[in-house]
Amino acid sequence: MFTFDYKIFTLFMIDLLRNNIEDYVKITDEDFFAIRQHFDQMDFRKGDFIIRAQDSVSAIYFIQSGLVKLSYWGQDGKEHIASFAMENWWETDFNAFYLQRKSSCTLQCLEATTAYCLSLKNYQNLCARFPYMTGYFLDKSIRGHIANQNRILSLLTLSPKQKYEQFLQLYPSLVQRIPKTILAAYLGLSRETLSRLYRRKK
Amino acid sequence: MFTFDYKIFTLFMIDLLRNNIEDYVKITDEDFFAIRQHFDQMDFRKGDFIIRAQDSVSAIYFIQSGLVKLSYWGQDGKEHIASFAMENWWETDFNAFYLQRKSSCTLQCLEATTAYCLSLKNYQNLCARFPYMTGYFLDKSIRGHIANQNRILSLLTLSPKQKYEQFLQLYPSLVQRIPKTILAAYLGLSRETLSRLYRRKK
DNA sequence: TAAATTATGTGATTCAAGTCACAGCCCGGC
DNA sequence: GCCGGGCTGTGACTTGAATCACATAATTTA
Repeated sequence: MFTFDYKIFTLFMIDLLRNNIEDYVKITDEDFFAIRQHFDQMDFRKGDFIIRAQDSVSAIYFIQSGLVKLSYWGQDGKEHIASFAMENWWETDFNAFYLQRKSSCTLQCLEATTAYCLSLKNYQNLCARFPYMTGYFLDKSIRGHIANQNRILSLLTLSPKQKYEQFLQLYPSLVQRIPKTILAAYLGLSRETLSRLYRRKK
Repeated sequence: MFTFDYKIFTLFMIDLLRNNIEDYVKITDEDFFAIRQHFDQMDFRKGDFIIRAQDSVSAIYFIQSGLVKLSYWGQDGKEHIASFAMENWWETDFNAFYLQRKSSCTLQCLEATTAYCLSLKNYQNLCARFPYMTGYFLDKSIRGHIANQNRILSLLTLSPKQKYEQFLQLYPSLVQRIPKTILAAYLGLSRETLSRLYRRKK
């Protein structure tokens, strides 16, 4: 009887989150049901803010659908992009979330977005109740660390053209979804330089 | 009798590693003794390579004393610094270690260095036998992630002068220990520009 | 100790990317 | 449909950092 409930449940939730966890470790229906209850679903429209500067950040977000940008405004008053997150990615301002500080960033939707929201308390409960979830988050964290490392090396070593081409190669599907102005702010280029890149050689 | 052994042991090992773990979770002498046996101590002279490009990387290193640099050579043939690690820091080429690939980086000692070496197998054993160690590594990983995020934002938003000043502020003790040429390669500046920074205003 | 090597400071020059300015375009709302 | 705002392309100009070139200082090593 409960089994039936799970079936209904999983039918409705063709759930990226479960897939994402199961890429790391296989789990039972019962476990996933319990895990899922630690999350709140939230829906945002294009342009909505998930986190505003100066907010305290009490959750991590698993993006079920849509696309968000994590951005930071320098003293120069310009927007810079720390990262993007699309379906199947985790995102938050970890600095604010994990160290319990006010956010210095903004998390905003580039598209209508559905996110599963995991509060700090629920995150801790989850890891306590399902120890393998700690391992899961560690895996995600290390992969994020590796991605950041690569990004740093790209910023240090690549020419504007190479940066753009590497982004194209790494995230081909994102290039169409992100305004060039924003992409430029991610790559560390001016909008104009990025635009001119299409014609130039080097 | 065994208790006595632990005492001797901990007497010899005024051990940064234990302190580092205990910043996250308190552990017993017995546990630390067992944990410690997963590590091999290695000593390096200044200039020695811990990892060379093209190596496969089978361990993470906890720096007990000394200073190392993780660097990458761009196609331009120039050295770029991914990160430094000094006493009390963990370091490796995580890309190569965690994803089991050939290293594209080099890990080299800027000073004579003593490191505790944790092989992938021992790392897995350690987490399996002491589940709280997974939490410990997760904590380290998230903090590393946050540091990388900040570094990315610095590279994107700061002027050369500001980059240097921020480094001074974050790691005052490191500035004296690192050759300016290497520091420039970390900050993403030319050696000359860094040198000139001391006089210029902006 | 002296020689060799590596680190550092500084001037002159170059050039790639930023900035400013403007025009056309696309998209969404009324 | 029309209007307004954000997005994008492109030219002209400016500039700050890289590059090149050299001299001096500091370290290593033989």
